[in-house]
Amino acid sequence: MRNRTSLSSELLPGTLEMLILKTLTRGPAHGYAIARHLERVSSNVLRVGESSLYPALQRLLLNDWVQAAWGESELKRRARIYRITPAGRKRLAQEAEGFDRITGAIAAILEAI
Amino acid sequence: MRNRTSLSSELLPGTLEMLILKTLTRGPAHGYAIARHLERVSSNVLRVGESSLYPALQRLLLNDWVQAAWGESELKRRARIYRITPAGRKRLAQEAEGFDRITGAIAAILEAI
DNA sequence: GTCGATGCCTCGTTAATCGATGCCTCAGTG
DNA sequence: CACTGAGGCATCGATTAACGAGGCATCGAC
Repeated sequence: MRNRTSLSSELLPGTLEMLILKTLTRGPAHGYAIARHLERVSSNVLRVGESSLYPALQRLLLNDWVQAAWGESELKRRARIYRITPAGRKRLAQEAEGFDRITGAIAAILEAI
Repeated sequence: MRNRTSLSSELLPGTLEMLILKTLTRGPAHGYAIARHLERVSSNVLRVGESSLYPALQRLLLNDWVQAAWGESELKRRARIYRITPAGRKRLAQEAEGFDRITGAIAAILEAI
């Protein structure tokens, strides 16, 4: 039998991290840019506040799913540049699979007539 | 502009309530049956523990999205039968729409190449 | 008689989000 | 010059749902 998944311990707590990791597969970026990118590509459906973003980045750092280095932004400002690690890519794949599985199950229930 | 939605304040906190409401559109049911139904129709992908279920049902009661009455289960056991209210149906529609919108946005980001 | 299923519920912990706040720099504007 | 808004970083505290672990009762089967 597949893993049973408690509703939220998998659905939300990790969604933001997953989106950050996905963004970083496009190349290194700093926090502010990650947040604005996610908002832009979602047509402003998603909101990514700094108080959610930076704690999430720190969790990613702790797990070695991203690495950080101080550098400069496109506008020559001081910025912390994040880069996804190979472990981060594995994690992203796992989370994306889990997300699809759970939201698929929920969507199927919602669409049932 | 559409409502901007913070990632999790909408995605998870309410998902279980939404699934309960959806289950009750099939007809009145008691808590234990709701939980088992959700697990069964999701092929055990979802897990619905009692310690998540009953608090969720109480929140639904407080908002008058469901009504409850003591009765009997199919096995003639004492059981609390829940019934969805018109307000509950409205709420379900709203939550389902929000769920689709957010998961759609996330899925689009994940599928981007 | 004991075990598993059916049924209800609560307590305490955990963990992520999020609003508010703070600090710094720079460009533009009045 | 002073001010404001955008670009950048970060933390603190409150909130809030979920969840594991319990507790209690009945019933049928072994």
